[in-house]
Amino acid sequence: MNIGEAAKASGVSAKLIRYYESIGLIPEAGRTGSGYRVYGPNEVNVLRFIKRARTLGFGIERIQTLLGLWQDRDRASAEVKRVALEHVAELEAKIAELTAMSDTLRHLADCCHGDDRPECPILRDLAEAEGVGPPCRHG
Amino acid sequence: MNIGEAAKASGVSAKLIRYYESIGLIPEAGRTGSGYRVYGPNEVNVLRFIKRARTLGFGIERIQTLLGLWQDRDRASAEVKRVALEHVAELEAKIAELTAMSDTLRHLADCCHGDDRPECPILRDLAEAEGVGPPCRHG
DNA sequence: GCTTGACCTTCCAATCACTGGAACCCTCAT
DNA sequence: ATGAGGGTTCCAGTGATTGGAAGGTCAAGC
Repeated sequence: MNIGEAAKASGVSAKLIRYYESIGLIPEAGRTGSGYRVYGPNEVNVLRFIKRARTLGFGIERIQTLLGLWQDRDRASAEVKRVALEHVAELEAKIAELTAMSDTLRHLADCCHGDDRPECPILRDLAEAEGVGPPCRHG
Repeated sequence: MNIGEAAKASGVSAKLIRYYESIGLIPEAGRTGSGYRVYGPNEVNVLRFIKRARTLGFGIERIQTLLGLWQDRDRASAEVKRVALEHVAELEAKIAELTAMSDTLRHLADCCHGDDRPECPILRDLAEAEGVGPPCRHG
Protein backbone atom coordinates (compact mmCIF):
# COMPACT_ATOMS: atom_id res chain seq x y z
CA MET A 1 0.00 0.00 0.00
CA ASN A 2 1.44 3.37 -0.95
CA ILE A 3 0.46 6.64 0.69
CA GLY A 4 -2.40 7.37 -1.67
CA GLU A 5 -4.00 4.01 -1.01
CA ALA A 6 -3.49 4.40 2.72
CA ALA A 7 -5.10 7.83 2.46
CA LYS A 8 -8.15 6.38 0.74
CA ALA A 9 -8.38 3.51 3.19
CA SER A 10 -8.05 5.72 6.27
CA GLY A 11 -9.75 8.91 5.16
CA VAL A 12 -6.63 10.89 6.08
CA SER A 13 -5.10 12.85 3.20
CA ALA A 14 -1.65 11.88 1.95
CA LYS A 15 -0.44 15.35 2.84
CA LEU A 16 -1.65 14.94 6.39
CA ILE A 17 -0.16 11.49 6.75
CA ARG A 18 3.25 12.93 5.85
CA TYR A 19 2.63 15.75 8.30
CA TYR A 20 1.73 13.34 11.09
CA GLU A 21 4.93 11.45 10.39
CA SER A 22 6.96 14.65 10.36
CA ILE A 23 5.76 15.67 13.82
CA GLY A 24 6.26 12.17 15.21
CA LEU A 25 2.59 11.38 15.78
CA ILE A 26 3.05 8.22 13.75
CA PRO A 27 6.32 6.33 13.28
CA GLU A 28 8.26 6.66 10.03
CA ALA A 29 6.74 4.49 7.37
CA GLY A 30 8.76 1.85 5.58
CA ARG A 31 10.00 2.68 2.08
CA THR A 32 10.23 0.93 -1.23
CA GLY A 33 13.57 0.87 -3.03
CA SER A 34 12.59 4.02 -4.86
CA GLY A 35 11.60 5.91 -1.74
CA TYR A 36 7.82 5.49 -1.71
CA ARG A 37 6.26 5.11 1.72
CA VAL A 38 4.66 1.71 2.41
CA TYR A 39 1.68 1.08 4.68
CA GLY A 40 -0.12 -1.98 5.99
CA PRO A 41 -3.47 -2.52 7.73
CA ASN A 42 -2.06 -1.65 11.16
CA GLU A 43 -0.90 1.75 9.99
CA VAL A 44 -4.29 2.36 8.43
CA ASN A 45 -5.97 1.53 11.73
CA VAL A 46 -3.77 4.00 13.51
CA LEU A 47 -4.66 6.65 10.95
CA ARG A 48 -8.35 5.92 11.39
CA PHE A 49 -7.97 6.22 15.15
CA ILE A 50 -6.32 9.59 14.72
CA LYS A 51 -8.98 10.76 12.31
CA ARG A 52 -11.77 9.80 14.66
CA ALA A 53 -10.02 11.49 17.58
CA ARG A 54 -9.59 14.67 15.52
CA THR A 55 -13.29 14.54 14.65
CA LEU A 56 -13.97 14.60 18.38
CA GLY A 57 -11.78 17.67 18.64
CA PHE A 58 -8.79 16.15 20.45
CA GLY A 59 -5.53 17.99 19.94
CA ILE A 60 -2.49 16.22 18.57
CA GLU A 61 -0.77 16.06 21.94
CA ARG A 62 -3.71 14.33 23.58
CA ILE A 63 -4.00 11.99 20.63
CA GLN A 64 -0.38 11.00 21.28
CA THR A 65 -1.43 10.07 24.80
CA LEU A 66 -4.52 8.22 23.62
CA LEU A 67 -2.53 6.27 21.05
CA GLY A 68 -0.11 5.28 23.77
CA LEU A 69 -2.94 4.11 26.00
CA TRP A 70 -4.60 2.29 23.13
CA GLN A 71 -1.47 0.32 22.48
CA ASP A 72 -0.87 -0.38 26.15
CA ARG A 73 -2.57 -3.62 27.11
CA ASP A 74 -2.09 -2.80 30.78
CA ARG A 75 -3.66 0.64 30.68
CA ALA A 76 -6.19 1.67 33.29
CA SER A 77 -9.44 2.87 31.75
CA ALA A 78 -9.38 5.57 34.43
CA GLU A 79 -6.46 7.13 32.61
CA VAL A 80 -8.32 7.24 29.31
CA LYS A 81 -11.38 8.65 31.00
CA ARG A 82 -9.33 11.37 32.63
CA VAL A 83 -7.87 12.47 29.31
CA ALA A 84 -11.30 12.43 27.70
CA LEU A 85 -12.88 14.44 30.49
CA GLU A 86 -10.13 17.02 30.35
CA HIS A 87 -11.00 17.49 26.74
CA VAL A 88 -14.72 17.63 27.48
CA ALA A 89 -14.04 20.36 30.03
CA GLU A 90 -12.17 22.39 27.42
CA LEU A 91 -14.93 21.87 24.89
CA GLU A 92 -17.53 23.00 27.39
CA ALA A 93 -15.51 26.08 28.28
CA LYS A 94 -15.27 27.00 24.62
CA ILE A 95 -18.98 26.36 24.12
CA ALA A 96 -19.79 28.64 27.05
CA GLU A 97 -17.57 31.35 25.62
CA LEU A 98 -19.12 31.17 22.16
CA THR A 99 -22.61 30.97 23.59
CA ALA A 100 -22.04 34.15 25.58
CA MET A 101 -20.89 35.90 22.41
CA SER A 102 -23.78 34.57 20.40
CA ASP A 103 -26.40 35.46 22.99
CA THR A 104 -25.11 38.99 23.39
CA LEU A 105 -24.99 39.59 19.67
CA ARG A 106 -28.32 37.95 19.01
CA HIS A 107 -29.87 40.24 21.58
CA LEU A 108 -28.26 43.32 20.07
CA ALA A 109 -29.38 42.27 16.60
CA ASP A 110 -32.92 41.75 17.85
CA CYS A 111 -32.87 45.30 19.16
CA CYS A 112 -31.66 46.65 15.81
CA HIS A 113 -34.33 47.89 13.44
CA GLY A 114 -32.36 46.71 10.45
CA ASP A 115 -33.66 49.37 8.09
CA ASP A 116 -32.31 52.42 6.22
CA ARG A 117 -31.69 54.47 9.32
CA PRO A 118 -28.19 54.70 10.74
CA GLU A 119 -29.16 54.30 14.41
CA CYS A 120 -27.98 50.88 15.53
CA PRO A 121 -27.74 49.30 18.98
CA ILE A 122 -25.03 46.96 17.75
CA LEU A 123 -22.68 49.79 16.89
CA ARG A 124 -23.72 51.63 20.02
CA ASP A 125 -22.68 48.65 22.10
CA LEU A 126 -19.37 48.28 20.29
CA ALA A 127 -18.63 51.96 20.66
CA GLU A 128 -19.60 52.29 24.29
CA ALA A 129 -19.76 48.81 25.79
CA GLU A 130 -20.37 50.21 29.27
CA GLY A 131 -23.93 50.35 30.58
CA VAL A 132 -26.71 48.64 28.69
CA GLY A 133 -28.08 51.80 27.18
CA PRO A 134 -31.80 52.39 26.71
CA PRO A 135 -33.90 49.22 26.94
CA CYS A 136 -35.41 47.54 23.95
CA ARG A 137 -38.56 45.50 23.64
CA HIS A 138 -36.61 42.34 23.01
CA GLY A 139 -34.71 42.59 26.29
CA MET B 1 -0.18 59.83 24.36
CA ASN B 2 2.39 57.20 23.42
CA ILE B 3 1.57 53.60 22.60
CA GLY B 4 1.86 52.37 26.18
CA GLU B 5 -0.59 54.96 27.43
CA ALA B 6 -2.96 54.24 24.54
CA ALA B 7 -2.67 50.54 25.42
CA LYS B 8 -3.64 51.23 29.03
CA ALA B 9 -6.48 53.53 28.00
CA SER B 10 -7.91 51.10 25.44
CA GLY B 11 -7.14 47.74 26.97
CA VAL B 12 -5.36 46.68 23.76
CA SER B 13 -1.71 45.73 24.23
CA ALA B 14 0.97 47.86 22.60
CA LYS B 15 2.10 44.84 20.63
CA LEU B 16 -1.39 44.35 19.27
CA ILE B 17 -1.83 48.01 18.42
CA ARG B 18 1.29 47.81 16.26
CA TYR B 19 -0.02 44.64 14.69
CA TYR B 20 -3.38 46.24 13.90
CA GLU B 21 -1.53 49.10 12.26
CA SER B 22 0.67 46.72 10.29
CA ILE B 23 -2.31 44.90 8.78
CA GLY B 24 -4.11 48.16 8.02
CA LEU B 25 -6.95 47.69 10.50
CA ILE B 26 -6.13 51.10 11.94
CA PRO B 27 -4.41 53.94 10.08
CA GLU B 28 -0.74 54.66 10.70
CA ALA B 29 -0.31 56.61 13.90
CA GLY B 30 1.45 59.98 13.94
CA ARG B 31 5.03 60.04 15.17
CA THR B 32 7.12 62.23 17.42
CA GLY B 33 10.43 63.53 16.12
CA SER B 34 12.17 60.49 17.57
CA GLY B 35 9.82 58.00 16.01
CA TYR B 36 7.42 57.24 18.86
CA ARG B 37 3.80 56.67 17.84
CA VAL B 38 1.34 59.28 19.06
CA TYR B 39 -2.34 58.68 19.90
CA GLY B 40 -5.31 60.84 20.81
CA PRO B 41 -8.76 60.07 22.27
CA ASN B 42 -10.21 59.20 18.86
CA GLU B 43 -7.64 56.52 18.26
CA VAL B 44 -8.29 55.13 21.71
CA ASN B 45 -11.99 54.93 20.94
CA VAL B 46 -11.29 53.02 17.77
CA LEU B 47 -9.10 50.60 19.73
CA ARG B 48 -11.83 50.12 22.31
CA PHE B 49 -14.32 49.41 19.52
CA ILE B 50 -11.99 46.80 18.09
CA LYS B 51 -11.42 45.24 21.47
CA ARG B 52 -15.12 44.95 22.16
CA ALA B 53 -15.73 43.49 18.72
CA ARG B 54 -12.96 40.91 19.28
CA THR B 55 -14.55 40.03 22.62
CA LEU B 56 -17.71 39.22 20.68
CA GLY B 57 -15.63 37.00 18.44
CA PHE B 58 -15.71 39.06 15.26
CA GLY B 59 -12.82 38.40 12.91
CA ILE B 60 -10.54 41.18 11.80
CA GLU B 61 -12.08 41.38 8.34
CA ARG B 62 -15.58 41.89 9.68
CA ILE B 63 -14.28 44.41 12.16
CA GLN B 64 -12.93 46.36 9.20
CA THR B 65 -16.45 46.42 7.81
CA LEU B 66 -17.97 47.38 11.15
CA LEU B 67 -15.46 50.19 11.62
CA GLY B 68 -16.38 51.49 8.18
CA LEU B 69 -20.07 51.39 9.00
CA TRP B 70 -19.47 52.98 12.38
CA GLN B 71 -17.73 55.92 10.77
CA ASP B 72 -20.33 56.25 8.01
CA ARG B 73 -23.04 58.62 9.13
CA ASP B 74 -25.25 57.49 6.25
CA ARG B 75 -25.03 53.76 7.00
CA ALA B 76 -28.16 51.65 7.03
CA SER B 77 -28.57 49.75 10.28
CA ALA B 78 -29.71 46.83 8.11
CA GLU B 79 -26.14 46.52 6.89
CA VAL B 80 -24.75 46.33 10.40
CA LYS B 81 -27.40 43.83 11.39
CA ARG B 82 -26.57 41.66 8.40
CA VAL B 83 -22.89 41.55 9.33
CA ALA B 84 -23.73 40.76 12.93
CA LEU B 85 -26.13 37.98 11.99
CA GLU B 86 -23.60 36.42 9.66
CA HIS B 87 -21.28 36.22 12.61
CA VAL B 88 -23.99 34.84 14.87
CA ALA B 89 -24.63 32.12 12.30
CA GLU B 90 -20.95 31.17 12.32
CA LEU B 91 -20.87 31.16 16.10
CA GLU B 92 -23.91 28.93 16.23
CA ALA B 93 -22.44 26.54 13.70
CA LYS B 94 -19.28 26.28 15.77
CA ILE B 95 -21.29 25.80 18.96
CA ALA B 96 -23.25 22.99 17.32
CA GLU B 97 -20.02 21.33 16.20
CA LEU B 98 -18.42 21.53 19.64
CA THR B 99 -21.61 20.43 21.34
CA ALA B 100 -21.77 17.33 19.17
CA MET B 101 -18.18 16.48 20.12
CA SER B 102 -18.80 17.15 23.77
CA ASP B 103 -22.02 15.12 23.90
CA THR B 104 -20.46 12.16 22.17
CA LEU B 105 -17.43 12.16 24.43
CA ARG B 106 -19.41 12.78 27.57
CA HIS B 107 -21.53 9.78 26.72
CA LEU B 108 -18.51 7.59 26.07
CA ALA B 109 -16.92 8.73 29.31
CA ASP B 110 -20.11 7.96 31.21
CA CYS B 111 -19.93 4.44 29.80
CA CYS B 112 -16.31 4.04 30.91
CA HIS B 113 -15.76 2.40 34.26
CA GLY B 114 -12.73 4.54 34.91
CA ASP B 115 -10.93 1.96 37.02
CA ASP B 116 -7.79 -0.20 36.80
CA ARG B 117 -9.12 -2.38 34.01
CA PRO B 118 -8.03 -1.75 30.46
CA GLU B 119 -11.46 -2.21 28.84
CA CYS B 120 -12.63 1.23 27.74
CA PRO B 121 -15.55 2.29 25.53
CA ILE B 122 -13.75 5.51 24.63
CA LEU B 123 -10.85 3.67 23.05
CA ARG B 124 -13.23 1.17 21.53
CA ASP B 125 -15.08 4.00 19.82
CA LEU B 126 -11.89 5.63 18.59
CA ALA B 127 -10.61 2.32 17.28
CA GLU B 128 -13.78 1.18 15.61
CA ALA B 129 -16.05 4.15 15.23
CA GLU B 130 -18.56 2.15 13.22
CA GLY B 131 -21.64 0.79 14.97
CA VAL B 132 -22.37 1.81 18.52
CA GLY B 133 -21.08 -1.38 20.08
CA PRO B 134 -22.76 -3.00 23.08
CA PRO B 135 -25.18 -0.72 24.92
CA CYS B 136 -24.35 0.83 28.26
CA ARG B 137 -26.61 1.84 31.08
CA HIS B 138 -25.92 5.51 30.48
CA GLY B 139 -27.15 5.42 26.86
C1' DG C 1 27.10 64.46 32.67
C1' DC C 2 26.28 59.70 33.42
C1' DT C 3 23.85 55.83 34.65
C1' DT C 4 19.73 53.29 35.35
C1' DG C 5 15.50 51.59 34.16
C1' DA C 6 11.43 51.90 31.75
C1' DC C 7 9.83 52.75 27.70
C1' DC C 8 9.91 52.82 22.52
C1' DT C 9 11.39 50.94 17.76
C1' DT C 10 11.85 46.99 14.16
C1' DC C 11 12.09 42.36 12.81
C1' DC C 12 11.87 37.36 13.41
C1' DA C 13 9.83 33.23 15.32
C1' DA C 14 6.29 30.46 17.32
C1' DT C 15 1.52 29.04 18.13
C1' DC C 16 -2.30 24.85 15.84
C1' DA C 17 -3.39 21.66 12.43
C1' DC C 18 -3.40 21.91 8.19
C1' DT C 19 -3.32 23.19 3.04
C1' DG C 20 -1.30 24.65 -1.31
C1' DG C 21 2.28 24.97 -4.52
C1' DA C 22 6.81 24.40 -6.83
C1' DA C 23 10.18 21.44 -8.56
C1' DC C 24 11.42 17.11 -9.31
C1' DC C 25 11.30 11.66 -9.41
C1' DC C 26 8.79 7.02 -10.29
C1' DT C 27 5.51 3.83 -12.52
C1' DC C 28 2.64 2.13 -15.83
C1' DA C 29 0.11 2.05 -20.15
C1' DT C 30 0.09 3.16 -24.69
C1' DA D 1 9.21 7.60 -26.03
C1' DT D 2 5.72 9.92 -24.05
C1' DG D 3 2.15 11.33 -21.04
C1' DA D 4 -0.73 10.86 -17.04
C1' DG D 5 -0.89 10.30 -12.57
C1' DG D 6 1.19 8.89 -8.81
C1' DG D 7 5.11 9.79 -5.43
C1' DT D 8 9.10 12.88 -3.01
C1' DT D 9 10.92 17.21 -0.48
C1' DC D 10 10.73 21.83 1.03
C1' DC D 11 8.68 26.41 1.60
C1' DA D 12 4.97 29.44 2.62
C1' DG D 13 0.60 30.82 4.37
C1' DT D 14 -3.59 30.53 7.37
C1' DG D 15 -5.70 34.05 12.29
C1' DA D 16 -4.79 36.66 15.88
C1' DT D 17 -1.86 37.05 18.70
C1' DT D 18 2.49 36.57 21.84
C1' DG D 19 7.40 36.39 22.88
C1' DG D 20 12.00 37.73 22.31
C1' DA D 21 16.26 39.94 20.57
C1' DA D 22 18.76 44.04 19.42
C1' DG D 23 18.95 48.66 19.67
C1' DG D 24 17.17 53.81 20.23
C1' DT D 25 14.86 57.30 23.64
C1' DC D 26 13.27 59.51 27.74
C1' DA D 27 13.07 61.03 32.62
C1' DA D 28 14.97 60.83 37.05
C1' DG D 29 18.55 60.51 40.41
C1' DC D 30 23.39 60.98 41.63
